[in-house]
Amino acid sequence: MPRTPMPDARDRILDAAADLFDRYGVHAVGMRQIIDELGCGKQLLYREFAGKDALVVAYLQRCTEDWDRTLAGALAAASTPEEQLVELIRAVQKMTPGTRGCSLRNTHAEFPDPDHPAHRVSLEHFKAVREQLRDLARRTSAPHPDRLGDRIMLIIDGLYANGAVLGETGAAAEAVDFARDVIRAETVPAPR
Amino acid sequence: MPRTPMPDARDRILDAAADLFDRYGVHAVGMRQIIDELGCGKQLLYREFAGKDALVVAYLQRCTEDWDRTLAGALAAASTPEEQLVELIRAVQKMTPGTRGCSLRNTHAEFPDPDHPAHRVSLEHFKAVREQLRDLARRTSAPHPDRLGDRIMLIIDGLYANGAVLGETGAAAEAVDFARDVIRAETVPAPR
DNA sequence: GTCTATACTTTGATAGAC
DNA sequence: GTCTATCAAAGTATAGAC
Repeated sequence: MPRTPMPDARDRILDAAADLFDRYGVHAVGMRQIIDELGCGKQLLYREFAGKDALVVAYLQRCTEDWDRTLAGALAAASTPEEQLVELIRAVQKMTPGTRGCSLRNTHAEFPDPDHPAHRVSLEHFKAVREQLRDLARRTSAPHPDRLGDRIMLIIDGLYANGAVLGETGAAAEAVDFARDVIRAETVPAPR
Repeated sequence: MPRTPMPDARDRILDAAADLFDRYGVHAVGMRQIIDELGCGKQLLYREFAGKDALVVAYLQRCTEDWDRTLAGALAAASTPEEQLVELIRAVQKMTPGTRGCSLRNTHAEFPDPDHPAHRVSLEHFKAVREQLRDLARRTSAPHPDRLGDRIMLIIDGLYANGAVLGETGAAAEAVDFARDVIRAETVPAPR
């Protein structure tokens, strides 16, 4: 084994950890497993992360960044806020099948203790998402944008759960049409 | 004092196990913990259940029975299928805050191996729920009942997830109104 | 000095024996 | 119920390769 200088050790560790956490859950994955997957030494991991809790928190932060990228992608994929909401649903729908659902939601459920940092980080994420969706809904012509934002959030939460369990042939199949109908019903048609 | 045969031993064990599994998750709870909670001997547990897997399967079956009772309660609480769907949403909404979400969904995520009995039992449950909701939707005047059933399922899945994380002040707050609007939009108004 | 690899400690898991 | 066997977890320490 040649000695590899690794400036990106942290990222490589997080790559391996995230993959295993996503597939099996945090509690089901041991540090040993992550190290074996990496092919690196134990010391390196414990030098980058104080312990498993720190690793989990970093994993969750990475997940929130992934979400922010998904949101940004949806914003870039359409020009009107109505279509941007639809694009967001489409993006979530595309990535749920074959997964265990939302990583943040699953990890939140794995750490029910409200004092645990993993619980707090994921909770803050979901509060932030709710605000993001309400903000986006406020840019539509909806007379009750908060209501629209909340309804979209409910669809997204349902999409993660349903798509993971039942796959692309489940109830999640037509979530995009569902969201479109909801947005149409909640917004004022543009004058022409 | 004659030793009572305790015919309800199985139920008492399941009571204790279900409470702990619901609060902390299956992987996070040890057999020892369940035994301590029961205050009874270990051999009793292992006489009723072959091992933890068997206990988890029984727990999931109990959860599906709980769901069937919830559904039956909703059917009994209203006279039209449209209102019965709304009652179902209301029932789910009432029980999600303060929990870790849907027990079946959470346990499903804890056992990603498709060959594991816990995975199979929960998967069958969700397939059955989809059919139950479609069946109920077929009794409404909806021209596309399968679509209505699937949309209701998406709302229910979202409700479990969102209500557990954000509580009764989250996006789940007005799920009942949401469902009512969806049902109204999907059904043909009754002639009068 | 930086990395890998292994040995070790403590703790807690399932499960069986008595 | 207690006691024990077996195993794996988190984390620490250390030995050795470059």
